[in-house]
Amino acid sequence: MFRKIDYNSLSVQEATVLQKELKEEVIIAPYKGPIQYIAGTDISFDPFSTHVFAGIIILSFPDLQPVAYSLVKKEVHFPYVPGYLAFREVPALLDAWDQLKIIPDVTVVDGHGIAHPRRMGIAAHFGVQVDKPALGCAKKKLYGIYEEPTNEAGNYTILSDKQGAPIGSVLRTKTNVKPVFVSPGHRMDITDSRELIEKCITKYRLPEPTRLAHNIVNQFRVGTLQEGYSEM
DNA sequence: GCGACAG
DNA sequence: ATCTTGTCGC
Repeated sequence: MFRKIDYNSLSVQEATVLQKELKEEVIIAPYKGPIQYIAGTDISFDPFSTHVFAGIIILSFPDLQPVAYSLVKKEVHFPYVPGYLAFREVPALLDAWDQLKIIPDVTVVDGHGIAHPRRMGIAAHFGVQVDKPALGCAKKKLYGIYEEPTNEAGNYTILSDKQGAPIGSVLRTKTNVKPVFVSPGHRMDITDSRELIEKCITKYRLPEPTRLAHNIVNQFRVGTLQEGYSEM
């Protein structure tokens, strides 16, 4: 196993070294076993504030009904640098994870998994830290080459790295709506991650875990929901 | 040098 | 990411 990371006062250079070390812990292989609970994570913050609001919501699967959530407010100093999102958001997500009484079988993280310059996007980083299956679902591309999938819901193309190796999928979740970028983070593969996201789409562009996580985190930020763990 | 650049 | 009205298109 790797050592526990001290996320305080890390430089971008040191973060790069950590990503290369953590990369060795990532497991990309077919997912095994049933799924009873699927989680969604999200972060909300004020661009001019120094803290972030993190949340994890747990949904039953495959019916996608919310059953519990965990909310945490945390001070953050690491700056937002494309490619290093995990160092800003994972610390707070790990605190939220520690409050959970129900451990999800899979977690959908807002951002990319291995579709990253060093194959260590936030979903891979988070997945390795909790050592549970995780995948990333992002609204924009960070890294990779792809062709636009056709306009019909359900169509997708493969996102590849500069050498042509597949690193994720560009999935059209709704007809005539911008696609989302899906990639495995840990303990699952490219096909698993795409198929799982497809099963989490109802009437919106974003999968329910991500959409609902975004909702509770925003309610937390404006004061409608309180910090801590709660079942629904 | 120029363009790209998760949240 | 967040702050916001109207507007275009299916």
